[in-house]
Amino acid sequence: MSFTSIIQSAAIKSLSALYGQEFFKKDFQINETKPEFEGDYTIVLFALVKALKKSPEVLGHELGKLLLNNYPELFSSYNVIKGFLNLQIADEQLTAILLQHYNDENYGKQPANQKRVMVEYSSPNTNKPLHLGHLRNIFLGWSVAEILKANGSEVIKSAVVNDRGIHICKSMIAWQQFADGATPDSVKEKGDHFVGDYYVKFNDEYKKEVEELIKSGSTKEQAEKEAPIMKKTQQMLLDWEQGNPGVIELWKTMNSWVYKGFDETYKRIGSDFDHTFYESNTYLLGKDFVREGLEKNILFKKEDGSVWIDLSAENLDEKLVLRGDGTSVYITQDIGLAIQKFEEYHLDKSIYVIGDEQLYHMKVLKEIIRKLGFPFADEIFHLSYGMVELTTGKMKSREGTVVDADDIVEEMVATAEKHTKELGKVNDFSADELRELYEILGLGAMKFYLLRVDPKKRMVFNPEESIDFHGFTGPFVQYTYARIQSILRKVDSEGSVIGDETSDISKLLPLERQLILFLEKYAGTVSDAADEMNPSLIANYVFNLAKLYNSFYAEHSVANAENTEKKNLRLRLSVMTAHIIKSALQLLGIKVPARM
RNA sequence: GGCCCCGUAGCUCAGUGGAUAGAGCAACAGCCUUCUAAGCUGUGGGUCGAACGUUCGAGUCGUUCCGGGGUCACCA
Repeated sequence: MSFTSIIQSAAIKSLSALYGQEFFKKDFQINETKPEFEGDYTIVLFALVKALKKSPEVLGHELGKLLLNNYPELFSSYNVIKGFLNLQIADEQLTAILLQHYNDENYGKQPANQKRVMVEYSSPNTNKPLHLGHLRNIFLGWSVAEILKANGSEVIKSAVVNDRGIHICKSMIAWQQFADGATPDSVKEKGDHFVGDYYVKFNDEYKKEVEELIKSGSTKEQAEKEAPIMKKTQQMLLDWEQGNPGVIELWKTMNSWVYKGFDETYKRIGSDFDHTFYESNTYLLGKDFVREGLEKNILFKKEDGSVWIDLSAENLDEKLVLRGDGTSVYITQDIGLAIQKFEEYHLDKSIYVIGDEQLYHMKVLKEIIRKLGFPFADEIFHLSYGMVELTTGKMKSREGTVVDADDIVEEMVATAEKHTKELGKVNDFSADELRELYEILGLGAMKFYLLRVDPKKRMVFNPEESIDFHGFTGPFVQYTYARIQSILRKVDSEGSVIGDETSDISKLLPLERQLILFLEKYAGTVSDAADEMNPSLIANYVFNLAKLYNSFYAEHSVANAENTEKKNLRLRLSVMTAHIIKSALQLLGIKVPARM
C-alpha cells in the first residue's frame, strides 16, 4: 500500500476518534509536501474546517498530535502552516521499505486480476511503408499493452492489416503498368518501400491523365472519373472481389513483399503481435448485424436501398452503414470485427489505438453496438492519440512530406553511434556489442521522445533538429542506469556484498530520504498509467527518478561512503533505482545498457 | 455552420481544485586527482489565449469570446 493511502486511512481513523463522526477519502486531500516546507506529505485541512467548525490551525495540531501518537513508527514529526498539516515520515519506516523492496525486480507489478484485454494497434495499409505517425501508434499500443500486463491483465496484442480495397489495387495497377517485372529482390529494395513507390507512381500517372483529359475538354469531375488508370483500378477491385485468379495471385505476391518489409521494421523496433486480423478475411463481417439491426428497427433503409443509423439523439447525426448496392463501408466490417473480438476471445475490454481523426467514427461504432444490444459496448475503448505533425505542416504520403519510419530509426541509430564515438567510453567493445549499443540508444531516444508526451495531444516534430540525447530523453535515463551498473561492478570486483544488517542505520540525509520516497511511488505510477492508458506518466516518472539519482550521485559516494552502514544503504538505493529504471523503461519498450 | 480536441517561459512539454506555476532544450556562470561530465550546481526568462462566474482557494470547474486543429463522404 502506498504512503498516500496509508496516511489517508490513518487520518480517517484519527479524525473519527477525535471528533466522533465518520470521515471518508473524499473529505480531505493528501499531497506531497512542497520542497520549500518541512515534511513529506501534507494533509489539506480547509475542506474539514466547515464541517468541524474549528480553525485550520487548531484542527491541524489536534490531528497532527494524535497521528504522531498513534503511529509513532510511521511519522517522526509534523508542522502546521495555515491550512496545511505537513507530516514527516520516520527514517525507520523509509529504510524498512528500502530493505523490503530493493532487490525485488517485480516491484510495482500487480498479481493477475483475471481480466482479458485486447489492444489493437499499428493497423497499416499494405500499399506504403510505415512513417513516423505509425511509430507513435505502435510504441503507444505496445507500451499500453505492457503497462496493462504489469497491472495484472492478460493482454492480447493485435493488428488489423488493411490489405484490400481500392488503394491496394492502385499499387498493383501501377506495378503492372510500369514495373516491367521488377521485384524487391531484383532492385534490392525493401518490399514495403518498393510497393510504396508504385503507389506514388499511380498518383503521378493519374494526375497526368486527369490533366490531359481536362485539356481536351473534360470537366475536372469527369476527368477524375474517366482517367483510364482509375477505371482499370476499379475494374481490378471488382475482379479481386470475384476471385479472379490472376489478380489474386498478384495481390498475394505484392502483399507478401510488403509483409516482409513490415516484419523487418517490426523486428528492429521490437514490436510484436499475438494475433493479426486481415481485412480481406473480415470485410464481409457485419452485414448480418446490419440485417439484424433493420429487423430491430435500429437501422433504417433509404429509398435507394442504403442503410443508415440515426444517431441525432446522441449528437452524432445520421451515418451510413451499408451502401445502396449492398456492399460494405468501413464501419460495416468494424461492427463485425468488434463483435467477433469479444466473442472469440472472451474479452473484458477491447482497446483500439487509433488517431484522433477517427474519434467520430469510433463513437458511432460504439453507439451502434450498444443499440444492437451487446453488453460489451461500454468496454470498447478508443485510445485516441494526436497526429504527429512536422514544423512544415501535416505529413502527407502523396505529397512526399512524410518522415519514413525506417529512415528515422536509421538516423537515430547513427546519431547514437556518433555520440558514442565522440565520448569514447566503450572503445573495448566488439563490433557486435557496439552495434547492439547503438540500437539500444537510438531506439531508446526515439521511443522516449514519442512516449513522453500525453498521447491525446498532437505533437510537433522538427526534422531539421535531430532528437536530443541530453536532458529529458531516453539516453539520459539509460545513462543513469549504466552509471549504477558501473558502481555495482566496482563494488563487486572489490569482493564486497550488501550486508544484511538492519540495526544502527544512521539518520538519512535529505537526498537519501527523497530517493526512497520517490522510489516508493513507482507502484502507484504504474497503476495510474494503466488506469489512464498513458505511458507518458511512466516516462515522466522515470526521468525524474534518474534526475534525482544523478543529484544524489554527484553529492554522495556509494562505494566510498563514510561507513559500512551508509555504503550498504546507498548500495540498496542504487540497486532499487536500477531495477525500477529497467522495469519502467521496459514498459516503454526501451532496453538498458550495462555500459555506454 | 454543427459536434469534438488543444492554447502554460523563445522552443518542446509537465502540472489529476490547494501554499510563491515546474522540467528539458536554447542562453549565461561555475564543477572532472574521487563510483561514467550523455552528468551536477546556479542565473535570467510567465498578465497560464481573453473576460466574467462558481469556490475559503482556479492554470485546473462553468459560461462567452479569440486563435489553432480534427471531423461531419454510397473515401479508407
